[in-house]
Amino acid sequence: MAKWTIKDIAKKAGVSITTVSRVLNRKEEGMSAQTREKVLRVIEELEYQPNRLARGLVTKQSKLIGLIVPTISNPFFPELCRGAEDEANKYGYSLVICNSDASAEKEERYIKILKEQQVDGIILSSQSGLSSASLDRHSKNLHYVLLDRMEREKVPGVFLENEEGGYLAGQHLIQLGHKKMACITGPESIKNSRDRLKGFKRALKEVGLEPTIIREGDFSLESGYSHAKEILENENVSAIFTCNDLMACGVYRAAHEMGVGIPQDISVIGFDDIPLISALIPKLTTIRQDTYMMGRKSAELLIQQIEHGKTDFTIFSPTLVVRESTAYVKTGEETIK
Amino acid sequence: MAKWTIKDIAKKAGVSITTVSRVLNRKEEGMSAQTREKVLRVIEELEYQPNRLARGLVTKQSKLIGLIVPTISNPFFPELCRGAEDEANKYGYSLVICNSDASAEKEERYIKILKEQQVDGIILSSQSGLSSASLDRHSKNLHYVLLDRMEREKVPGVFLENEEGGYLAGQHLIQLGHKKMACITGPESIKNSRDRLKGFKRALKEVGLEPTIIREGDFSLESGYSHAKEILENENVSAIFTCNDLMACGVYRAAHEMGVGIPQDISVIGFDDIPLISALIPKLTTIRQDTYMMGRKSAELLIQQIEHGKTDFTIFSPTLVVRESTAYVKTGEETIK
DNA sequence: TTGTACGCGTTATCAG
DNA sequence: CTGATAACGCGTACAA
Repeated sequence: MAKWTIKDIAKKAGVSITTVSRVLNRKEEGMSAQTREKVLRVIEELEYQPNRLARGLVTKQSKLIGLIVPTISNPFFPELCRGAEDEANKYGYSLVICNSDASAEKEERYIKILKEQQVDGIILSSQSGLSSASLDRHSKNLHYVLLDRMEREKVPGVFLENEEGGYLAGQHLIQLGHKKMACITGPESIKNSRDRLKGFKRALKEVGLEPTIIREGDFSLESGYSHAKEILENENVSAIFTCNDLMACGVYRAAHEMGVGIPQDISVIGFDDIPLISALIPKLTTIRQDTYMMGRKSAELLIQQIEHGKTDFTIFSPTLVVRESTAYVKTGEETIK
Repeated sequence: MAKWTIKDIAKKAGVSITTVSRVLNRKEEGMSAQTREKVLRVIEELEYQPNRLARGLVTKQSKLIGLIVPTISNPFFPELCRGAEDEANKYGYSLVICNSDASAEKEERYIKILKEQQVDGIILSSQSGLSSASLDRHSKNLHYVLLDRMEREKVPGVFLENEEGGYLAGQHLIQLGHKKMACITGPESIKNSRDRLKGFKRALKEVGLEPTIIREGDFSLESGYSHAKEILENENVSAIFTCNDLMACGVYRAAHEMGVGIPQDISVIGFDDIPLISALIPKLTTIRQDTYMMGRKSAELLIQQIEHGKTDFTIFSPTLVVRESTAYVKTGEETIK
């Protein structure tokens, strides 16, 4: 029951600690099967577990990976975590998850703590370019990958073709005949949301439409709600593209309160395809990213980097998932009036 | 930029490592301010960070806390994580978050890994009584608290008065005049859901009503959906109590598909008050638990236990939050017929 | 095939 | 007030 050390095992098995260590680490190498068995039995019996701190001290590997996310409350990120965790576990790593509350300062603090904790690498889903830059400063002795948030080009990490996603959204609405559309973006400071908007605009421009109403949100449900309310009151649009699903939820709420029907009166299209939107009525049409797989991939890339020094990046493509919240634009009274 | 050790600092500052260590650990104790300054300057200059593995090896403290949750995908748990993390950070601990997928086997595996990782303690939100029992076996050398899931009495941890919650739900529906109600529970194996049902039944019994339709769900949106569908098709009830919000979402979907209006045709009441239900239309009436605070409290209790050996437990009380999904039962045609 | 002895970076004990 | 030095638990050359 107490905590046994390798010494205890050695003594009890009547061998040296070296031998025990060998049994522990090297799979099948030179040693009599007999000795091996003996040691194994003692280990089993005492429920011995090696101390990773001590092991890490000599091997320089903590088998810990840090994962920093901006807002664990957005269901997008738990999926990312799940993926990263599953993959990390496969390779014997554990995940230290940190929630930065989208604060650059907190990010910096976490990076520092994680380094102290001797993590073998960090997966950073950064809100601010700031701390990814600071990661960079330390990159000589720290492996890291960026996840989902890329502020600069050519950095190791996992990203999404955000512009393509925006483009898909625009294209879809256009095909449904919409002419006057609004977009509720994420923070201007985040490249992801800039790109989504850019793609959206490009789709419109291709058919000679000017991008219309644009409002800057902050990826929160509340910001989607308030912007939608304002838009529905003051502007004459037949569709709204929100740069994430959470804001689309806000649009739903606003529309409901104002008696505006989705999709009869207004089409709504989101971005992310977070699990919970299956609860929305009508079902939300959205731009899907494979969040879980992106999480996995980020861990895979990081571990590749840790174990084989390969720095690489992967770009995922979003897909359009058509459900019930978008429809052909109304002809007749509304538009003619 | 390289990784400096305490030795490097000592050499560069022209003192012994002992002195450096003193500066690092003991706040203001005996040493000339001059020496102190000198060391501090070098530390600053080299951006030296102590190695927690080495430190942990001698102090027997990793400053790591393990947190095991069953399903990070249920928005209930990220909130719990946030709370636990914030509190842990306050005391200089980091959180290793593990997602057990509600599998007892995975829980066991994680406990083992966490112990190897030398965590100072574990917060377990267990799905199965199994692994909490196994934690118990190791409790001599492992601090732990249970969170949200209590299978036995008198264990350190943070819990909710689940029965009271169920009672509140029942009482609320009764006050609205409902007579025939259904309950979609969580897994029978989980005490939480048994208690919620028990409380619900008690409320009904108090006014001479028999508990009516009961279906065993599994806390997932899908199970809420399918049970609701079946209930709405075959049973004549005016209200449904689901033992968590996720399942209530499923009920919403089922109701919508079948053209059943909430709350005009059927009242729905959930449990948890997860953040995202503000996206539901109409707003969900539910039994609220202060998830974030429960997370915080669990970390606080664990740290108390680690640092002062106090084992304790805290019980939170749920509250009824009336919103829009419950209404007075229809009189007239329906009930008279 | 097995064991001895050293080092990993840090704290703690005990002299000076 | 400061500095050797012995742990902590483990992996690994090197020796036997």
